[in-house]
Amino acid sequence: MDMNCALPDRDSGPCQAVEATLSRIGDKWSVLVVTLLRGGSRRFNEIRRLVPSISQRMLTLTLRGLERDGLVLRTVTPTTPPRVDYELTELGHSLAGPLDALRDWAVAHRPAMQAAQAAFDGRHAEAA
Amino acid sequence: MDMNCALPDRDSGPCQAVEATLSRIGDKWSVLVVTLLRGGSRRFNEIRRLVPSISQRMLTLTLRGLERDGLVLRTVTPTTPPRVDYELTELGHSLAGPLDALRDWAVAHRPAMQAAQAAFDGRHAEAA
DNA sequence: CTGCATCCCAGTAGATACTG
DNA sequence: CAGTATCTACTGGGATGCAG
Repeated sequence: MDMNCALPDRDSGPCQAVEATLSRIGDKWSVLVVTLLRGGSRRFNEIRRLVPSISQRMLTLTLRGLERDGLVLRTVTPTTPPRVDYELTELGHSLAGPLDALRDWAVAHRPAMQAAQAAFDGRHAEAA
Repeated sequence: MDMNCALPDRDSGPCQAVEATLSRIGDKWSVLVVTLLRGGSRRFNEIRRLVPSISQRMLTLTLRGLERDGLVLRTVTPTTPPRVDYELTELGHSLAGPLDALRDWAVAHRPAMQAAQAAFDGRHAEAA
Protein backbone atom coordinates (compact mmCIF):
# COMPACT_ATOMS: atom_id res chain seq x y z
CA MET A 1 0.00 0.00 0.00
CA ASP A 2 2.95 2.30 0.44
CA MET A 3 5.51 0.80 -1.84
CA ASN A 4 8.31 2.26 -3.81
CA CYS A 5 7.54 3.04 -7.38
CA ALA A 6 10.28 3.58 -9.87
CA LEU A 7 8.51 3.78 -13.16
CA PRO A 8 10.66 5.60 -15.68
CA ASP A 9 8.01 7.53 -17.55
CA ARG A 10 5.74 8.46 -14.70
CA ASP A 11 6.25 9.93 -11.29
CA SER A 12 5.01 8.06 -8.28
CA GLY A 13 1.69 9.91 -8.05
CA PRO A 14 -0.21 7.98 -10.69
CA CYS A 15 1.52 4.79 -9.66
CA GLN A 16 0.42 5.04 -6.06
CA ALA A 17 -3.07 5.94 -7.18
CA VAL A 18 -3.25 2.83 -9.34
CA GLU A 19 -1.89 0.73 -6.50
CA ALA A 20 -4.51 2.10 -4.15
CA THR A 21 -7.29 1.52 -6.66
CA LEU A 22 -6.22 -2.02 -7.43
CA SER A 23 -5.96 -2.90 -3.79
CA ARG A 24 -9.56 -1.77 -3.49
CA ILE A 25 -11.14 -3.41 -6.54
CA GLY A 26 -8.54 -6.14 -7.01
CA ASP A 27 -9.97 -8.30 -4.28
CA LYS A 28 -12.34 -11.15 -4.77
CA TRP A 29 -15.69 -9.47 -4.32
CA SER A 30 -15.61 -5.69 -4.72
CA VAL A 31 -16.12 -5.56 -8.47
CA LEU A 32 -18.95 -8.05 -8.18
CA VAL A 33 -20.73 -6.01 -5.52
CA VAL A 34 -20.17 -2.71 -7.29
CA THR A 35 -21.50 -4.16 -10.54
CA LEU A 36 -24.49 -5.47 -8.69
CA LEU A 37 -25.24 -2.10 -7.12
CA ARG A 38 -25.14 -0.41 -10.50
CA GLY A 39 -28.62 -1.83 -10.85
CA GLY A 40 -29.81 0.21 -7.88
CA SER A 41 -30.03 0.15 -4.11
CA ARG A 42 -29.96 -3.26 -2.43
CA ARG A 43 -30.41 -4.62 1.05
CA PHE A 44 -27.84 -6.77 2.77
CA ASN A 45 -29.47 -10.16 2.37
CA GLU A 46 -30.64 -9.23 -1.08
CA ILE A 47 -27.01 -8.98 -2.13
CA ARG A 48 -26.27 -12.23 -0.35
CA ARG A 49 -28.93 -14.00 -2.31
CA LEU A 50 -27.68 -12.56 -5.59
CA VAL A 51 -24.12 -13.64 -4.80
CA PRO A 52 -24.65 -17.01 -3.17
CA SER A 53 -20.98 -17.88 -2.99
CA ILE A 54 -20.02 -14.96 -0.77
CA SER A 55 -19.94 -15.54 2.95
CA GLN A 56 -21.67 -13.20 5.33
CA ARG A 57 -18.36 -12.13 6.76
CA MET A 58 -16.82 -11.29 3.41
CA LEU A 59 -19.89 -9.36 2.31
CA THR A 60 -19.74 -7.30 5.48
CA LEU A 61 -16.03 -6.66 5.03
CA THR A 62 -16.41 -5.84 1.35
CA LEU A 63 -19.25 -3.38 1.96
CA ARG A 64 -17.35 -1.75 4.83
CA GLY A 65 -14.33 -1.29 2.62
CA LEU A 66 -16.35 0.19 -0.19
CA GLU A 67 -18.14 2.46 2.25
CA ARG A 68 -14.87 3.61 3.74
CA ASP A 69 -13.55 4.53 0.32
CA GLY A 70 -16.67 6.50 -0.48
CA LEU A 71 -17.88 4.20 -3.25
CA VAL A 72 -20.94 2.92 -1.41
CA LEU A 73 -23.45 4.66 0.80
CA ARG A 74 -24.88 2.73 3.75
CA THR A 75 -28.31 3.76 5.00
CA VAL A 76 -29.72 2.36 8.21
CA THR A 77 -33.46 2.44 8.85
CA PRO A 78 -33.94 1.71 12.55
CA THR A 79 -37.10 -0.32 12.30
CA THR A 80 -37.62 -3.74 13.82
CA PRO A 81 -36.21 -5.70 12.24
CA PRO A 82 -33.58 -3.18 11.16
CA ARG A 83 -33.19 -2.43 7.50
CA VAL A 84 -29.89 -1.49 5.87
CA ASP A 85 -29.65 -0.37 2.28
CA TYR A 86 -26.54 -0.05 0.19
CA GLU A 87 -26.21 2.04 -2.94
CA LEU A 88 -23.45 3.41 -5.08
CA THR A 89 -22.34 6.96 -4.45
CA GLU A 90 -21.52 9.24 -7.34
CA LEU A 91 -17.90 8.20 -6.90
CA GLY A 92 -18.99 4.59 -7.09
CA HIS A 93 -20.92 5.20 -10.28
CA SER A 94 -17.92 6.95 -11.81
CA LEU A 95 -16.10 3.62 -11.69
CA ALA A 96 -18.48 2.27 -14.31
CA GLY A 97 -16.42 3.52 -17.24
CA PRO A 98 -13.10 1.92 -16.30
CA LEU A 99 -14.91 -1.21 -15.18
CA ASP A 100 -16.69 -1.54 -18.50
CA ALA A 101 -13.42 -1.03 -20.33
CA LEU A 102 -11.87 -3.77 -18.28
CA ARG A 103 -14.83 -6.07 -18.81
CA ASP A 104 -14.78 -5.51 -22.57
CA TRP A 105 -11.09 -6.27 -22.70
CA ALA A 106 -11.55 -9.34 -20.55
CA VAL A 107 -14.36 -10.71 -22.71
CA ALA A 108 -12.58 -9.95 -25.96
CA HIS A 109 -9.26 -11.45 -25.01
CA ARG A 110 -10.16 -14.31 -22.74
CA PRO A 111 -9.98 -16.93 -25.49
CA ALA A 112 -6.48 -15.72 -26.33
CA MET A 113 -5.44 -15.88 -22.70
CA GLN A 114 -6.86 -19.36 -22.25
CA ALA A 115 -5.10 -20.53 -25.40
CA ALA A 116 -1.84 -19.04 -24.17
CA GLN A 117 -2.28 -20.79 -20.83
CA ALA A 118 -2.95 -24.13 -22.49
CA ALA A 119 0.08 -23.72 -24.74
CA PHE A 120 2.29 -22.75 -21.82
CA ASP A 121 1.09 -25.63 -19.68
CA GLY A 122 1.55 -28.06 -22.55
CA ARG A 123 5.06 -26.80 -23.15
CA HIS A 124 5.92 -27.35 -19.49
CA ALA A 125 4.10 -30.64 -19.04
CA GLU A 126 6.81 -32.36 -21.09
CA ALA A 127 9.35 -31.44 -18.46
CA ALA A 128 7.46 -33.41 -15.83
CA MET B 1 -11.22 -18.47 -9.98
CA ASP B 2 -14.21 -20.64 -10.60
CA MET B 3 -16.83 -19.03 -8.48
CA ASN B 4 -20.52 -18.75 -8.83
CA CYS B 5 -21.71 -15.59 -10.43
CA ALA B 6 -25.31 -14.52 -10.07
CA LEU B 7 -25.35 -11.05 -11.51
CA PRO B 8 -28.87 -10.18 -12.57
CA ASP B 9 -28.14 -8.22 -15.72
CA ARG B 10 -25.28 -10.27 -17.09
CA ASP B 11 -24.74 -13.93 -17.65
CA SER B 12 -21.74 -15.58 -16.15
CA GLY B 13 -19.49 -15.29 -19.20
CA PRO B 14 -18.41 -11.67 -18.77
CA CYS B 15 -18.31 -12.12 -15.03
CA GLN B 16 -15.92 -15.02 -15.16
CA ALA B 17 -13.80 -13.16 -17.67
CA VAL B 18 -13.54 -10.17 -15.37
CA GLU B 19 -12.72 -12.45 -12.46
CA ALA B 20 -9.95 -14.09 -14.44
CA THR B 21 -8.55 -10.75 -15.54
CA LEU B 22 -8.62 -9.28 -12.07
CA SER B 23 -6.91 -12.29 -10.60
CA ARG B 24 -4.18 -11.69 -13.14
CA ILE B 25 -3.64 -7.94 -12.86
CA GLY B 26 -5.09 -7.50 -9.40
CA ASP B 27 -1.98 -8.70 -7.67
CA LYS B 28 0.71 -6.49 -6.28
CA TRP B 29 3.17 -6.36 -9.16
CA SER B 30 1.67 -7.30 -12.52
CA VAL B 31 0.38 -3.86 -13.46
CA LEU B 32 3.68 -2.34 -12.44
CA VAL B 33 5.68 -4.73 -14.60
CA VAL B 34 3.33 -4.44 -17.56
CA THR B 35 3.46 -0.66 -17.38
CA LEU B 36 7.22 -0.84 -17.24
CA LEU B 37 7.42 -3.09 -20.29
CA ARG B 38 5.28 -0.69 -22.28
CA GLY B 39 8.49 1.29 -22.60
CA GLY B 40 10.10 -1.59 -24.47
CA SER B 41 11.99 -4.82 -23.89
CA ARG B 42 13.81 -5.21 -20.57
CA ARG B 43 16.19 -7.70 -19.02
CA PHE B 44 15.50 -9.42 -15.72
CA ASN B 45 17.80 -7.41 -13.50
CA GLU B 46 16.95 -4.26 -15.38
CA ILE B 47 13.38 -4.63 -14.16
CA ARG B 48 14.63 -5.41 -10.69
CA ARG B 49 16.56 -2.18 -10.58
CA LEU B 50 13.58 -0.20 -11.83
CA VAL B 51 11.33 -1.76 -9.17
CA PRO B 52 13.63 -1.91 -6.15
CA SER B 53 10.95 -3.05 -3.74
CA ILE B 54 10.18 -6.29 -5.57
CA SER B 55 11.98 -9.42 -4.44
CA GLN B 56 13.74 -11.64 -6.94
CA ARG B 57 11.30 -14.41 -6.27
CA MET B 58 8.21 -12.28 -6.78
CA LEU B 59 9.59 -10.85 -10.00
CA THR B 60 10.18 -14.36 -11.30
CA LEU B 61 6.69 -15.46 -10.31
CA THR B 62 5.08 -12.33 -11.75
CA LEU B 63 6.87 -12.68 -15.07
CA ARG B 64 6.02 -16.40 -15.23
CA GLY B 65 2.36 -15.62 -14.67
CA LEU B 66 2.31 -12.94 -17.31
CA GLU B 67 4.13 -15.23 -19.72
CA ARG B 68 1.69 -18.04 -19.07
CA ASP B 69 -1.24 -15.79 -19.84
CA GLY B 70 0.37 -14.65 -23.08
CA LEU B 71 0.90 -11.05 -22.01
CA VAL B 72 4.68 -11.20 -21.93
CA LEU B 73 7.19 -12.86 -24.23
CA ARG B 74 10.32 -14.35 -22.68
CA THR B 75 13.39 -14.62 -24.90
CA VAL B 76 16.46 -16.52 -23.73
CA THR B 77 19.82 -15.85 -25.32
CA PRO B 78 22.10 -18.71 -24.22
CA THR B 79 25.32 -16.76 -23.88
CA THR B 80 27.57 -16.71 -20.84
CA PRO B 81 26.34 -15.10 -18.79
CA PRO B 82 22.83 -15.91 -19.99
CA ARG B 83 20.60 -13.10 -21.13
CA VAL B 84 16.83 -13.12 -20.81
CA ASP B 85 14.67 -10.40 -22.26
CA TYR B 86 11.04 -9.73 -21.50
CA GLU B 87 8.69 -7.78 -23.72
CA LEU B 88 4.98 -7.29 -24.07
CA THR B 89 3.15 -9.40 -26.62
CA GLU B 90 0.44 -7.88 -28.74
CA LEU B 91 -2.03 -9.14 -26.17
CA GLY B 92 -0.01 -7.42 -23.49
CA HIS B 93 -0.02 -4.16 -25.37
CA SER B 94 -3.77 -4.40 -25.84
CA LEU B 95 -4.12 -4.02 -22.09
CA ALA B 96 -2.84 -0.47 -22.37
CA GLY B 97 -6.27 1.03 -23.03
CA PRO B 98 -8.08 -0.40 -20.00
CA LEU B 99 -5.04 0.22 -17.86
CA ASP B 100 -4.90 3.86 -18.88
CA ALA B 101 -8.60 4.23 -18.16
CA LEU B 102 -8.06 2.76 -14.73
CA ARG B 103 -5.07 5.00 -14.10
CA ASP B 104 -6.95 8.11 -15.16
CA TRP B 105 -9.83 7.24 -12.88
CA ALA B 106 -7.46 6.49 -10.03
CA VAL B 107 -5.62 9.78 -10.41
CA ALA B 108 -8.78 11.83 -10.82
CA HIS B 109 -10.63 10.36 -7.86
CA ARG B 110 -7.90 9.58 -5.38
CA PRO B 111 -8.39 12.81 -3.45
CA ALA B 112 -12.08 12.00 -3.08
CA MET B 113 -11.26 8.49 -1.89
CA GLN B 114 -8.71 9.71 0.61
CA ALA B 115 -11.16 12.29 1.91
CA ALA B 116 -13.84 9.63 2.25
CA GLN B 117 -11.42 7.40 4.13
CA ALA B 118 -10.44 10.18 6.50
CA ALA B 119 -14.08 11.03 7.13
CA PHE B 120 -14.98 7.39 7.72
CA ASP B 121 -12.07 6.85 10.07
CA GLY B 122 -12.88 10.03 11.94
CA ARG B 123 -16.49 8.97 12.30
CA HIS B 124 -15.41 5.65 13.78
CA ALA B 125 -12.59 6.95 15.93
CA GLU B 126 -15.14 8.47 18.30
CA ALA B 127 -16.40 5.01 19.14
CA ALA B 128 -12.98 4.00 20.46
C1' DC C 1 -32.48 -8.85 9.77
C1' DT C 2 -27.93 -7.31 10.20
C1' DG C 3 -23.41 -7.91 11.48
C1' DC C 4 -19.58 -8.54 14.94
C1' DA C 5 -16.26 -12.00 17.30
C1' DT C 6 -13.69 -16.10 17.30
C1' DC C 7 -11.27 -20.00 15.55
C1' DC C 8 -8.96 -22.16 11.94
C1' DC C 9 -6.91 -23.41 7.54
C1' DA C 10 -4.72 -22.66 2.96
C1' DG C 11 -2.46 -19.75 -0.03
C1' DT C 12 0.96 -16.55 -0.82
C1' DA C 13 4.61 -13.06 0.19
C1' DG C 14 9.29 -12.25 1.99
C1' DA C 15 14.17 -13.42 3.26
C1' DT C 16 17.92 -16.07 2.58
C1' DA C 17 20.92 -19.28 0.50
C1' DC C 18 22.18 -22.06 -3.34
C1' DT C 19 22.73 -23.43 -8.69
C1' DG C 20 23.48 -23.48 -14.00
C1' DC D 1 23.04 -13.05 -14.85
C1' DA D 2 18.97 -15.42 -14.03
C1' DG D 3 16.93 -18.08 -11.68
C1' DT D 4 15.43 -22.23 -7.93
C1' DA D 5 14.78 -24.10 -3.04
C1' DT D 6 13.41 -23.77 1.46
C1' DC D 7 11.68 -21.87 5.44
C1' DT D 8 8.89 -18.69 7.92
C1' DA D 9 5.26 -15.26 8.60
C1' DC D 10 1.31 -12.96 7.34
C1' DT D 11 -3.20 -12.50 5.52
C1' DG D 12 -7.57 -13.76 3.17
C1' DG D 13 -11.29 -16.12 3.72
C1' DG D 14 -14.67 -19.96 5.40
C1' DA D 15 -17.46 -21.83 9.48
C1' DT D 16 -19.66 -21.05 13.49
C1' DG D 17 -21.78 -18.74 17.31
C1' DC D 18 -23.51 -14.60 19.56
C1' DA D 19 -25.79 -9.81 19.86
C1' DG D 20 -28.48 -5.60 18.81
